[in-house]
Amino acid sequence: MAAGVSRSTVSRVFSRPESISQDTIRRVKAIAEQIGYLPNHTARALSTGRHRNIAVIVPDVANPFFPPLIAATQDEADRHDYCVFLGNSGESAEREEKLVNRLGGQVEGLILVSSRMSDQQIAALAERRPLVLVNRDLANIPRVLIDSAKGTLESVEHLASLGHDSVVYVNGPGASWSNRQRRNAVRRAAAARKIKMKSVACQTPTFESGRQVVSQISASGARAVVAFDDLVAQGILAGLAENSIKVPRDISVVGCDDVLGAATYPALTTVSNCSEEAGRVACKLLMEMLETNAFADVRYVLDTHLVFRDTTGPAPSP
Amino acid sequence: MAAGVSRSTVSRVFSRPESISQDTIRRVKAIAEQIGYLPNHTARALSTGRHRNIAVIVPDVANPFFPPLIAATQDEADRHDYCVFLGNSGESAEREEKLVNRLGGQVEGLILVSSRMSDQQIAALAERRPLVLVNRDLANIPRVLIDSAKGTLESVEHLASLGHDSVVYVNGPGASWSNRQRRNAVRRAAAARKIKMKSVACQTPTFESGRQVVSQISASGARAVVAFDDLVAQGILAGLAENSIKVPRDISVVGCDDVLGAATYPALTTVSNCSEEAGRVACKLLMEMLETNAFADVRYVLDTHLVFRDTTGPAPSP
DNA sequence: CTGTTAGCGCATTCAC
DNA sequence: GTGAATGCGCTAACAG
Repeated sequence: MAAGVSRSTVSRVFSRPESISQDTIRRVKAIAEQIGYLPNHTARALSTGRHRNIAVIVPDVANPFFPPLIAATQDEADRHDYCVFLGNSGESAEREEKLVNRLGGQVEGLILVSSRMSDQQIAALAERRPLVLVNRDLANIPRVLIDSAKGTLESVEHLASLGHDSVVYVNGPGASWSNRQRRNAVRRAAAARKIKMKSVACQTPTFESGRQVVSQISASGARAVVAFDDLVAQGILAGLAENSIKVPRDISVVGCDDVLGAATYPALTTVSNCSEEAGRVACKLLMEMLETNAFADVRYVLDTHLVFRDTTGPAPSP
Repeated sequence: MAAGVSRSTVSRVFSRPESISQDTIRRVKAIAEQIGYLPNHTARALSTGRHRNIAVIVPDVANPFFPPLIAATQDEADRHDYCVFLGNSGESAEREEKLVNRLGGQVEGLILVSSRMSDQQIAALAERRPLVLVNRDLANIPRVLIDSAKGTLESVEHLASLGHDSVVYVNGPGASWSNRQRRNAVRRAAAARKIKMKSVACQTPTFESGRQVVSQISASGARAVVAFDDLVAQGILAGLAENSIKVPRDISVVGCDDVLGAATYPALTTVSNCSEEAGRVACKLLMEMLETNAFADVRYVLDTHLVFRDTTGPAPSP
């Protein structure tokens, strides 16, 4: 062409330079630079079937649990020269499926974080293309799990050792694996320590939901509450403050995910998170799958622990 | 083909159904469903040159200012059946440019949020493809600006009215338009109220940077500080607390962006933000550009105001 | 090492 | 309204 070479040579210069003489490479690259030639990504993808794109789908970008995870997958993908689509399902399985379909055609693999889709939907998806799950435990699909059970267990034991004889668990989304895991952990720990456990619902894991659930908590007469996550816990703290209920004097509160740092008042006792590491590991797994074409059944578990701060205290005398 | 029709007919059914008889449409769609046929996005993009993808590039996904903005652009893009790539530049102009290049080939437009690239780089980019800027004021390029100047002005006036006669501004990133805007606002307001103004540097807008800048603040003898953003302010609060300096008794602190709500202690006085609206507007502008092929020179300004909370108080007597 | 040929899956002329 | 032919820009298999 312009450089006195054929298309294929140009193509090879940009895709498999090792099979081309140094001299031609230089010549072609020089001309390319000069006329501003850039390989067309779309045409290449059509021809090879490889896009070097992945998609990360989360329930709510604005939930502080996810951004570090997203940033970590981004970094990791970048390192492998992959681009990443972001999908925000808004906690809806329906929107999540729509996103997966829309995105499916232009990605080589997907990372589903805290997916709200059904096991069947996910399994079907995994048949079609490389898939890594975060915080969703499905056999035969590579998954990264943040084991908040351990930290949650510790929090109940901590409360028990402070003299509490009952605890309320404030649920997160019903379809959430993390929520089931945490609720079960509370249940088990409560049973082991022979303390009572109640559980109240709370639609979406937000500050506002937490604030609104306070009336139910007060009504239950509970003196210790374990919240689905920090956002809910923060809302609960606010609601409690509005009702002049002092924490931890009148009631103890534990969150989960440690996304707020020590920024609440009182500083929230919570369960550590490792969303960043989860994102990195998930992306690494996916990259490996794409490079080796192997579909290993990995189940990668990340541990958590209780972070002591100032919202838990001795059970008030009755 | 399978439905007893040609490729072209199938193609038309999915792209320009108005030129096809109702009957064939039904037949083709039925068969398509049955054999799980889906138009290949890549081939279509190659043929038409349209991807229905956009890219949003931010300096730091994990900075709580951006997620609501990202979510809003997502929503808006979704509504128009566009997919969105997310780019995380890590506050680096170099990485940002790399992302733009990598992404450039598969998107129809870009949204650059708080871009760290030079005016020249951005202008060159805007020549090549539809581009919308957020928090960057470049003539002839559609842009959405959050006018934190107004709120920042109010915060200095608020401090002055509390009797403060000097203020320290803690800078954000040097390349940041928002930082220049805020610093200038502080300077102007300080001059107008005839109070002294100093300014200290702070590499990246993070909690840690804020904590570390406290020694400089103390050394300056200041009794009022306006921080680049809430994260920095939060770090400052932490650093102050470590040094047993009471807020607002000994020193007043104002943040910017209101990303922490009332979650700090004491609750942070700050400047309201509208990142969500900014994201939505930016995406709408971009969608309009893509649909009409017109490159209007819009300069959309969103206003801010001071949010009074508990970190500002009367100037201590000397 | 490099040129030639064919085809990725679709949209788009142009006929019918 | 519908079918046949051509090209989007690139990679892959096959020659030389």
